[in-house]
Amino acid sequence: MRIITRKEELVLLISKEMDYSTAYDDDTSLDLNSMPLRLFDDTPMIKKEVHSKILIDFGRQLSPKEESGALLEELHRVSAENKKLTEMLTVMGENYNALRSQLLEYMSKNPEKELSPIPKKRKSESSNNNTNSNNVMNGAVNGNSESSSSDGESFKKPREETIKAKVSRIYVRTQASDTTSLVVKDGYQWRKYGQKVTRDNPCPRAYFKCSFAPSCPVKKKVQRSVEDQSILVATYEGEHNHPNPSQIEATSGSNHCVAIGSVPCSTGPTITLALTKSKSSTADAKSTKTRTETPEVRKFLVEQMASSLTKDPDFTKALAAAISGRILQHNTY
DNA sequence: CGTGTTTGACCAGCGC
DNA sequence: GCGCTGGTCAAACACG
Repeated sequence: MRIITRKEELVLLISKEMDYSTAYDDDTSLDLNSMPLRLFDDTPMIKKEVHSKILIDFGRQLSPKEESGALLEELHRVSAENKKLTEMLTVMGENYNALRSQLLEYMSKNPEKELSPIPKKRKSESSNNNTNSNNVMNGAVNGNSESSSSDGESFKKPREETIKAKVSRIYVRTQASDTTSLVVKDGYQWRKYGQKVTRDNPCPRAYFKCSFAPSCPVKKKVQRSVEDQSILVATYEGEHNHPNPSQIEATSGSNHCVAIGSVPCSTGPTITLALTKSKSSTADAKSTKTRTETPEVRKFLVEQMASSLTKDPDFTKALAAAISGRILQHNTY
């Protein structure tokens, strides 16, 4: 039995990490579109830990035996964690599938019912309600769900705008205690221009216009659900003629379309974040001006980019070539 | 003082 | 035509 060299250990560790990445992506087939709550805190930490371990170990001189022992231990630990996480993700995936099938079953049984009943008196609205029934609760934004189903709208000039205006509805769960705020933080800037108590719902409905661009025609209505007042129902009308303000800052260079609960995001998958979480739900309307780009969002974006890189075969090859080059170079000394 | 929110008044569509 | 309802306007107000 020969002693594994320091560099070989490093290659093993890195390849193990690659395995981890692919296991993370392949074994679970989790759809980002439908899994709004990413685990920000769990998985990246382990990667970080491994990286830091490598860096720290490089910093000091160890005897070969000591080194290989420590690295083997590390290797075992990482593979154990890898296994554990894979199992967790499998379980989560199963739970998710179960929930989704339950939801679909419910929707098929109650095609007429909605979480938040829409007044059926108005012709233009009532005829379109059913197309919204596949919207998902709890902030799982169906960003451009209605884009194909010429969802009508009860604007003043019915027919022309009925075809043009895109309407999408999202459901956002807020803190149960916070039943007064009608703020849905989606990264855009909104100006409230009216509030009205409607007939079917004792909770007032708030009317917002997009104030980021003066010419932006998008309007938003926010009202609490009758059945569950911790759920905000936000209805978006129209399309933004400008990018998401938070998206400009957050995703320059990324080809992932990270729309934080925004309405139309036609170029790719919509990744949805929990819009109101913990204390943030108490933020007033002014807080929508200060971008919803939290450290978690930044971290998530970095993870996405890192994941894209590790999945890129060219990048992997280049990395392998660089490492083997370094090893060969080192061995010639 | 500028900006955003609140709130009562007004308007238009719809059903009877 | 009338009343009800949802949507919008704009003056008043609050806040930094």
